[in-house]
This record gives sequence, C-alpha cells and structure tokens, in this order.
Amino acid sequence: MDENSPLPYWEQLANILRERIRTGEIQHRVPSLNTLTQEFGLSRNTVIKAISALEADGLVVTRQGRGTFVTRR
Amino acid sequence: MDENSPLPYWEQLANILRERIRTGEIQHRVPSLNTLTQEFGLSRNTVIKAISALEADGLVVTRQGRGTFVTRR
DNA sequence: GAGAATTTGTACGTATGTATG
DNA sequence: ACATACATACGTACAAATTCT
Repeated sequence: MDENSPLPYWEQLANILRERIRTGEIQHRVPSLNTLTQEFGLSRNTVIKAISALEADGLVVTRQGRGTFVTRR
Repeated sequence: MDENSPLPYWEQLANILRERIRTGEIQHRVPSLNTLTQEFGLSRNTVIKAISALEADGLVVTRQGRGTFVTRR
C-alpha cells in the first residue's frame, strides 16, 4: 500500500477493489481474506474493514463460509 | 452481556443504545468509548463496531476528538 | 499560546467460533 | 473428517482532532 497517501489503508484497498470490479478484473468472486491480506500485506481486520465498505456500498455481498461476491444489478 | 443470547455482543450493545436513544435516556451525547467499554465490559473494538452500526442507521454521527451524538431529525 | 487530557480513528496481532464444501 | 472462508472478540499501540487547564 502507499505509505505516503493520506488515505488510510482500508480505504486505499477499498478503492483498489472498486476499481478492479469496475474494470471487470474482478467479475464475480472477490479474493478471500487470506489472499488479500497476503497480496497487500495488511492485517485481516483491515481487509475486513475495506470489504465492509464495499458491502455498505451494495457493491458486494459476503456470506460466511462461502466468500464475497460482486453484486449483479 | 447475555452469554446465552445468539446475538453477538456488538449487536446486543447496538440494540441497548438504540433503546436508550428511543426512550430519551440518551438525548444528545452518546457516552464515550472509554465509558461504554467499562460499563459493558467489552473491548474498545467491539464498542466501536456497535457504534458503527448506529452510524450506518443514521441514528448518530461521530466526530473525531468530539464524541458521538444523536442525530436530530 | 502551550501542554495535558479526552475522544475518536487506524492498524496490528491473536484466538476462537460458525458455516460451507 | 477436513480444509477453506467469513464472524466475533479480545488486547495493544499510536495517530489525529478536540477540549480543557
């Protein structure tokens, strides 16, 4: 993540994921928490906060034991 | 908190605070994080999650360094 | 204005529970 | 039974904004 940005990590990650969804790089399934924590070097809690922001947007839905999925509209 | 309830602590606390706001017990300012953590014996993070739920409802607004306040409508 | 105290914000690590496949 | 994946919850530390002395 960008250390010099004024945006908190969770918000930077949320923006990156929004962009990946917008461009279609993520079409259906959002990578798992484990994957995202490793890819971005962030803690689990921080990744969860980013995903929660996308959920609040109605951009994705999360299901325990399954994963997080892009909302079709 | 009620150990036997299926509701998570953060949701129980959110419900308690909603009720206190509804009845007017909390009219303006929501107690600080420190106060709530001590009153309910919960961790800071858990209290924050409860407050976040109220914010998502539009029931309160939170301002860094100031506090959390009931939304007037 | 300076400094301390208060209060929320971000972020880490860790552990355990619950649901799915 | 087992592995994977999200959910809850604890503790801790420091940053940032505000308020008080």
